[in-house]
Amino acid sequence: MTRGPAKQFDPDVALKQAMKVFWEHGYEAASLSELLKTMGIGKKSLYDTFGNKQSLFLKALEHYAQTSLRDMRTRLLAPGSPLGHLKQLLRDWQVVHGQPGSCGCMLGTNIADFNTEDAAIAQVLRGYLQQLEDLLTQVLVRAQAAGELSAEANPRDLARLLLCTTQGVALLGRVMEDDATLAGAVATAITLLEHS
Amino acid sequence: MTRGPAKQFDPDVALKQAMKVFWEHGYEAASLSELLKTMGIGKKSLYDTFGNKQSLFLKALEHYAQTSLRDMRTRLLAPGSPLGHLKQLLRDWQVVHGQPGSCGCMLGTNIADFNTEDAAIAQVLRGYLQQLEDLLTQVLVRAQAAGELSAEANPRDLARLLLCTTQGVALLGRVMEDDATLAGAVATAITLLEHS
DNA sequence: CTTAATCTAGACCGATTGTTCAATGTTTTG
DNA sequence: CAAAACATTGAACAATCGGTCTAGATTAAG
Repeated sequence: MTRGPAKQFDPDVALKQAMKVFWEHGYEAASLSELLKTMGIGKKSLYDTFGNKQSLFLKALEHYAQTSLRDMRTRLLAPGSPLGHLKQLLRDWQVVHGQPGSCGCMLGTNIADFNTEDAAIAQVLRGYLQQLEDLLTQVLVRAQAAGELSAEANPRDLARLLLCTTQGVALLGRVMEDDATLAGAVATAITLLEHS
Repeated sequence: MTRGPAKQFDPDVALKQAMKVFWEHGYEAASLSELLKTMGIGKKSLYDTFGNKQSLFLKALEHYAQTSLRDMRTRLLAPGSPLGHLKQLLRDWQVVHGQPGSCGCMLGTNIADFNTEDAAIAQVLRGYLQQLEDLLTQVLVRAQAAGELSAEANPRDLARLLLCTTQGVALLGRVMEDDATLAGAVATAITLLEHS
């Protein structure tokens, strides 16, 4: 059926490497040369396999978002206390993004590049953020049903606050050198959650 | 003393125009050609007056940060209810960054470009964010002294939460098309403040 | 073995990046 | 007026950008 030699590289591995570069530098600042160096492939291979830079970015973004969302979904919707899962996720989020060399959230990092310029990519980013908001809402609804949250609380709006806060935490983690700011913010958010 | 003709442009006006471009596109994506077009001056004039692109950016960033901080300080430390001022600022912040075409906060927008690459600029960004955190802390201390905040509340950590949340709101405002997410987040933050 | 298909490496493309510089003009001082 | 000191314009710089294409190597099918 197919003739000729097989690829000398694993496209999935190369895509993950590309994701790292886009994650660290953002779309615009991620140059072809650095992508190629990190992915360990030649230019022709990249264009034959992934199209062009933008479609490579979209594939990398999709991989990042779906992996992240799946992991979060698994953790947050696991058996046990919904609020407990959420609190642990927030704590871990702070630890990860408080480390030196943290790259933030790939969604947030790339928002700046695509507000007006490329509507298609903005649409994709928006979709993933929406899924994250929905997931957080779902967990808070469960927590409310379990009596861990007061009946007056608004799960949807609370989720929106958490969405904005976590994005802010990830963003500031890129530039803050000590993690006191992030730690304080997340600790306070958790405390407020416990009293809602 | 000085000989020769005066500048045919106002450096302050040109700087404000440059600030707009950096604000909208971020440092990397702001090209010289667009800067020149928006500023309405020639290349030589830019380099003679502002040095190079990076020092122009630093001047624009300084102008943005000091103007913003001064305005916020004026509003938040005005006579009257500290908590009331803060709540109004949050509401206005949401309205501004929820509008279509919003550029977010210039500090947050440019964080992605300078985490590892240019330590000097990261330092400047960090400094301004710290000043903002300090200002928010100061207001919350006043609110606590005025009995508008419970004695158990931690003004510093509460300010850190607000810092992260507002940065997240400004960031998401760049990509969200309806303002329901931002409005919900800010409304919830205000409600939580009232019960702290 | 021949042949067709697919791979990789790297030269090459025009466009654009940030930056510099020479040429020219303009205004103010002596 | 003459000349020094400023300004402006626009050409040209090397480097890099994303993207294309040719040349040669390698492999599988017939």
